[in-house]
Amino acid sequence: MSRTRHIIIVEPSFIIVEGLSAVFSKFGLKYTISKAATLEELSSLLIIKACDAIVLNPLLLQNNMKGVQALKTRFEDIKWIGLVYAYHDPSVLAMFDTTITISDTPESIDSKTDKILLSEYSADKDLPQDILSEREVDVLKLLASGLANKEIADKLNISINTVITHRKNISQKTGIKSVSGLTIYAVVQKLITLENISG
Amino acid sequence: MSRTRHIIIVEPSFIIVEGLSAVFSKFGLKYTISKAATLEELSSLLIIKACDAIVLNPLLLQNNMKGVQALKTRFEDIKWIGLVYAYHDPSVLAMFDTTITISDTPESIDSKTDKILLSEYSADKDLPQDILSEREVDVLKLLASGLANKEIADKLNISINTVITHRKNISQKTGIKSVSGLTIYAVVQKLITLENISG
DNA sequence: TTCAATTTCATTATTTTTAGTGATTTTCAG
DNA sequence: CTGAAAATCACTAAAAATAATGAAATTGAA
Repeated sequence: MSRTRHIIIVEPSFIIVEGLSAVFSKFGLKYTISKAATLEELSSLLIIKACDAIVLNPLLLQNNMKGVQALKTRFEDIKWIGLVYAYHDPSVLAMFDTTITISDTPESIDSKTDKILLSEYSADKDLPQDILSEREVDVLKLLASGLANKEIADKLNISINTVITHRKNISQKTGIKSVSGLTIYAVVQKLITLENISG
Repeated sequence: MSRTRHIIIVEPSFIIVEGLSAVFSKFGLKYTISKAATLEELSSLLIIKACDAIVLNPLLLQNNMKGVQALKTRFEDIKWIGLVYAYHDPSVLAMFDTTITISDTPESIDSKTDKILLSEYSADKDLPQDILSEREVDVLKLLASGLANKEIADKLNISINTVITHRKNISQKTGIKSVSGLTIYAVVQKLITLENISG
């Protein structure tokens, strides 16, 4: 088990900061996050607390390449991750150890971060064996989304009989017969997103 | 004190979704959020739950302008908010009631959202705010736990007709008709925990 | 006490779902 | 190529759920 990594996110957009923060939070104690909106704030943060990596919007480099170079020299162990959501000159991106984009999945962000932090790559790839076939998952998703058999059939362009057959197989494989049970199953298996109400 | 507004965020980027979600969460009970990554998911969500506004990345419109127009017609009271972080053709942006960008502050996002939600009559329809009665909650809990109407009736020592009546009222109050939608509602409202579900 | 909401139950007609049994076509790894 | 799994569709009978109305008894706050 590797230690917790401390990461500083430097990005002016509140949305991006919170979103990226949420991404790292998904991985439990693996990461702790600090936030900064400007390079000045970053400098202040670095004085009071060490960190393993800095996620930085390259836009912030525009007028202060020198200052950043100084920081890089001073904290040579810190990894720099570019956070791109627009075009950036390759020469600018070259200064980063890796880049992540806003379209990256949490897993890909975690994996990229892992890689540059040289931490041991999680070997346990015991991915949950998908009991259900692809088509069965299609049906289950729509079912858990509130559609009736007929609607599912229309959406998937198959006959209602086929939908019923799939549902029979789904129930048999999962051992769950009720719609509510299957809905929860879909949520737990992350087949559908149930993210409501902050709590 | 106005009622809670339900907003659906439709955006493929996990980061953006989480970030924007965090923005709305800042305002406590003012907003509740659902998330969708694609237009398909949006359609499914709209079936099981009403909403006040949809925040949508215009990029998702590229290949499905028609589908969105259909949704707009079908749910004419829903406000559409463009979520822009790149250039978009003005003709595309024209279909939105307002737009927000990732550089907006939480306050500005709240203010923009407020503005369009208050525009025109926001004649309270029978959206989610009606609270369920005690007995209705009893029924909902058992329903979301996988029991059929008959089983619920037995468990509560009432006739199946009464259960059906309760369910009609529940659906009317929540605006949710499908069992899966009600199940998710029950989970979100913390009426049941995931362990309660049986087959 | 009064009135509204809640809880209870019923009937009828329709629609949807489930159960059981088969069967044909596709797909894909060995 | 072959066989197994997957995906497709059909038919029937029974069970369950929904829709539309109506209404009596209970409860609780004004």
